[in-house]
Amino acid sequence: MASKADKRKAELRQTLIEIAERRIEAKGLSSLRARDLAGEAGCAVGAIYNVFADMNDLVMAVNGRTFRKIGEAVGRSLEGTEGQPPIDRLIVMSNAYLAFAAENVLLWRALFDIDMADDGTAPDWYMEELRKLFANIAGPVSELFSELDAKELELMVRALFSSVHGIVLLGLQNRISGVPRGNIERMIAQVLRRIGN
Amino acid sequence: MASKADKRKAELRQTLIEIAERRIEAKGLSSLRARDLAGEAGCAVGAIYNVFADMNDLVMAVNGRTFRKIGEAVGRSLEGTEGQPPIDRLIVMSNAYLAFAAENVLLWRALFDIDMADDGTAPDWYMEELRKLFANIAGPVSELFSELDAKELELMVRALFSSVHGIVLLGLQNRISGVPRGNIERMIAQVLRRIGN
DNA sequence: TGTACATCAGTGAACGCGCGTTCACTGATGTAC
DNA sequence: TGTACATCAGTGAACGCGCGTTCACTGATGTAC
Repeated sequence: MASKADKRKAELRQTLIEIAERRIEAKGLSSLRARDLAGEAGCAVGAIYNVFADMNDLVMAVNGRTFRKIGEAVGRSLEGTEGQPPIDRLIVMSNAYLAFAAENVLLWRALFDIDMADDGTAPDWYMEELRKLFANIAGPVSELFSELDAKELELMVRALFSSVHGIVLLGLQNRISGVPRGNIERMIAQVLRRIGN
Repeated sequence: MASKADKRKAELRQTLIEIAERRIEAKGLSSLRARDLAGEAGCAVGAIYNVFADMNDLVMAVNGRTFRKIGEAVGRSLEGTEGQPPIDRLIVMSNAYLAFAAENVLLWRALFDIDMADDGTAPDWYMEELRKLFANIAGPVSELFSELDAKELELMVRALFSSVHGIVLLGLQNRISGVPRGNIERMIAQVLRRIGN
């Protein structure tokens, strides 16, 4: 193994991901350019293709990272809430999700913009991260709705995630129903509290 | 007024909107091409620019139409439900929204794809149609939550719309949480029923 | 340790092409007198 | 009704340019002997 070369290669890969991440968050996915990226990384455009199959591949790497960060943020938000009622824990998680989305709007949007674009199945890491996220939610939800069977519980998990996602999505959108962040939190709480009785 | 010319112009405008609509629904917004459009309409590419400022303008016209259709479909779904409990009426409306989205996925997505694109304020018709849609929801919601004041009621209306939108959005997405349509309906009902007690 | 050779990261100019938009021109329709 | 003129919808070839991707080449790093 060419260890020195390999190391450089891995470093470049990492650098490119980080720069792309910063640029996406600053200007949005649609403004990401191979040339800009290479310029900032101090390498040639062609070098990108030594490390990634194409730009899409690079964006997927950024998205994977973002997804992981969301999972971590949501997981972290639950620390120290073990004793609390499940509904409160759901609200805490939702607010962590909102917080991440609000503080990284463009990065968060890139997550969905790319998936829209290529039609096919989601990559493995995507499904895996989603599974983890749902697993986090499943705990409190099953406590809350002990009367539901596994199948219905799964639907409920998805339904709740989708609802919160929808509130965050439209809440953070300036045009359709853009709303101050405090109001978004209140909407989430309103809905979840009612659902959890 | 050059009545004959004006009529032709108006006709072309209408034709183009209809063809664009069909093409968007068939292939998605991102596959819409000025040349294809002109080809199918039997006019020159340049003619498009006689009738619309640019392609974006044309797509906005299609979106306006779509938005109106959604409003109509939702409104129509309420016919004959006057006596029913408010929660049932909310579910009926939500299912009408789901039905439209499911039967016109790409058209429905175009609604949001374009808005993402241009950053600025939404056009007037957009806000107006949204207002109408919310007004439809506001009726049952205020019956259901008579204890809330106007401000909180408005938030609740938005929250409920956003939740249903989120469930439909992720439900219709093949990758993230694509789910058979019956399940989407069940998720909506599950959530709304719980909220409405 | 030294020499010859192989590999492959890295280069960046050039390719290619998709596609919205323009613009000089034509001809039909309408108006003035 | 007829003639001259103006308007403007309609034409489509050509422009322009943005931008991802390629590819022939270079040179550093590593391996074989």
